[in-house]
Amino acid sequence: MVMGREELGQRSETVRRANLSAIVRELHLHGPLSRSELVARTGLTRSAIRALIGELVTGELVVEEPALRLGTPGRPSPLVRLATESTVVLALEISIDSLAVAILGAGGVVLEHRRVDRPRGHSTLEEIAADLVDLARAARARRPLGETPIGVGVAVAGIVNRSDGLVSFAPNLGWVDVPLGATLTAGLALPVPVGVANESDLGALAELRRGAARGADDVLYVHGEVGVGGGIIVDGRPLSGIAGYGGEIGHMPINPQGRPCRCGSTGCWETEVGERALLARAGYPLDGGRAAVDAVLADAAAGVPEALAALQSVGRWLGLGLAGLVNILNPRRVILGGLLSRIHPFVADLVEASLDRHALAAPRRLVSVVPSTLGVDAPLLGAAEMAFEPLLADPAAWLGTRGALVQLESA
Amino acid sequence: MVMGREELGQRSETVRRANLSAIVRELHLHGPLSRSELVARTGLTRSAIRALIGELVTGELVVEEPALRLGTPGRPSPLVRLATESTVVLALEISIDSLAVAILGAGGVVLEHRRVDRPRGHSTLEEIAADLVDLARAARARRPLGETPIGVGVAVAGIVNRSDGLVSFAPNLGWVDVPLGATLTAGLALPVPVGVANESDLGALAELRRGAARGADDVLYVHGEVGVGGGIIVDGRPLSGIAGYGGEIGHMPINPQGRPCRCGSTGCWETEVGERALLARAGYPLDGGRAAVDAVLADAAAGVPEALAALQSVGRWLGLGLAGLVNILNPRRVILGGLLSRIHPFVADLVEASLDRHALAAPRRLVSVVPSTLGVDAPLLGAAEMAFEPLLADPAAWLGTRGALVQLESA
DNA sequence: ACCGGTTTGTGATCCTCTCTTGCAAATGTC
DNA sequence: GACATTTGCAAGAGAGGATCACAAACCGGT
Repeated sequence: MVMGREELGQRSETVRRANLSAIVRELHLHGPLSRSELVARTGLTRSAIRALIGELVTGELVVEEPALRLGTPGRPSPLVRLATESTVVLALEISIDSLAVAILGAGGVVLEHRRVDRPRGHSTLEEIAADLVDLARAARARRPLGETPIGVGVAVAGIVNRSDGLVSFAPNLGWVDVPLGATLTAGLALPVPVGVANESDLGALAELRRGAARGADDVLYVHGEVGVGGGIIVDGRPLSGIAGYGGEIGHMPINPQGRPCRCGSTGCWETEVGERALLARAGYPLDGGRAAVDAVLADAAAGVPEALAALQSVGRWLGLGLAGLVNILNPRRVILGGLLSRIHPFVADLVEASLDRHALAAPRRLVSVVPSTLGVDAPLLGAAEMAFEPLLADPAAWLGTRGALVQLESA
Repeated sequence: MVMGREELGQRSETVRRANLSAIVRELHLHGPLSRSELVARTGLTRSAIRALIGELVTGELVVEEPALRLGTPGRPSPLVRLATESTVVLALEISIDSLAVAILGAGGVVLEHRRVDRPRGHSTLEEIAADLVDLARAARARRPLGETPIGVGVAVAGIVNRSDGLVSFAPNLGWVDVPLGATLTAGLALPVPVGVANESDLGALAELRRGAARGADDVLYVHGEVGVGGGIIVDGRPLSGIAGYGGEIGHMPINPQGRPCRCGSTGCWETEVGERALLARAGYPLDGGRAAVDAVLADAAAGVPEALAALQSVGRWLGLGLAGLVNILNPRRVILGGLLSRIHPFVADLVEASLDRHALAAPRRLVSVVPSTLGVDAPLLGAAEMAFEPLLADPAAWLGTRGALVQLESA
């Protein structure tokens, strides 16, 4: 994600880039807009918008369509739309239970999507990478010949260094210091950068742009399966930390009397609110996987006391940990994803009560806890958003290259 | 702190403002620079720098001085310096044991400074505000007649809403929902905004700009006295949260079997690493204050077992909590301030060992824990930095007004 | 003391980009 | 069908930085 500190010296060209970026970003986030709506949203003049749109149109990033009839007086304003079909990204996901691939067009339109189950347990980098490359090839085969994505985003259930795509630790896969980014770059053989990031960080990004966190600037996304990860949005920007390792809220110590964690520590949050904690308390085998979780939830819906008690325990620990995070981050919204979104209906009241008790009054009043709206695909969609980011940040850099690509194709 | 999202539409004027801001900010952070150094740092051309400096000089924000002899070949470049003596801010601090006032000139030069002891315990808003107003008046009396600060910053040991300066909760003072900002604005009767923020948040800002966190973009500042507060810097920007309540790390739950906290919750971090925890374990009265803390540290230096054991306990809990925060935030540096900087020599090894055990390997490798270099004055200096921020963000806005002020004075 | 090399300030001119302004085009309403 | 409203369009103005040629100030060596 190219979101570094802006260079100090600004030139007039900077203004043009920033304005192009603003237009493309608005179209990406809000869908097609009329020229006049763009004028209103950006604050630019009609003339400026006209010139900028013109440039984007000749650069084939954007198309203009006849205005739709609105029934309002005045001359109708043509609709500006991103060239969804010709500007695409490739998104990949390595989750605990599945692998997924998607191709999305500008504006966030899903053009291809496939998710395949994966047996739990350890896998080698080579196996996973080969499967992902196959999935990507198959997805691309269903698209027009010669289509090349402008970027690739990969979500992985593990701790990732964003700068080099090295997976430092992924207990679900049994990975330590595995060069996922480099391997996928070689395997995909695409002439574009491959960005790798943590699934929770990307889930947060997706929920921010397309899901339950829309419109909020300060967000905490909590993704729970066996492990618990977090994606933190501060002031509209992802908190990645110094190397992209930020957001590992599953490993904040919360119970010194607790169980050992896969990370080597003891009493981490995920040992109390992760899948294994739920299954253990409900009397199911720890490695029961999704089937066992489904059973617990079904039991709870049917009123089985053990299942309800297990959910209540998870709910209490969930609320306790969220209280701490709310105190630390003062977010507007907390989004529960993965397993946590499924148990949310059962534990919502407990969580709220726990926040009342354990969070400071001031930040507590301002926060709301809601389940994910994107569900299992949140990290995959976030990977796509990450891949779009360079385009959104500086569309001007793409105006030249696309012409070159078109020339190459026609030659 | 005016650091919101930039407006979408950019104009050419924006460029000029940004460039003026870059120059003033560089001068504020790095001290006087030659024109040619400014050219190198900003990437602007000599001509652009010349024009911008010229504008700042006529606006009396900056002065040019003859170049210093460097012994290097080439024409010497005149030194550009902020008009320290004529561009000042007023900084105030309400700490648990003291009140403080300072007047700082642009560039961070301390022109006036006074700290007075304050008896611990509850005080009314009126008492504190009156004392601060008196301190400010006395400090201003020692400055040239007619000098008016361009801003006022207030650091307070409590949870503050930044937008209105309402102190939501300050257990040290016995305050709940106290309108500190409005009262000080009225009491000081200055025609400039009064910004109020949490002392830890401001301590972090000061350490970032002038202290141990210099050069780091991701920082956690932990300020411990009776309470424990935190200031978080993400990507070079303070994490304030939706209303400025962020950073309350003292109230993250860490020990469900722990003691009740002043906030109403139980087992908060500050109940294990705050002053009372240290005193209780060392066998000193809980309300012994600074004298008792001094005694514990003296005992420890002399090898008294109880004191050493107390410090070790605090060190272990400190390391445990820091491990969680390192996992969440992935900072480059952790700065220990207040009481924690004093105990750091005694617990450094324990803290490092605790991080090794409880923090994830990847973020743990990248972080270093160091004591504050600004000491007790960090929050006060941070308040000054906050008051300078509008000037740094948009110096152009001051170029007009200063002329007006000068006219007023000469009339 | 002088001369060349180097670095920097200065001023004129050009280029880029947005804003302003006047006008034409397209729609709805009376 | 006249009128108001909204929008697109085109030309000119204004702002601001980049470029370039030249002068000024310093160093070092002869």
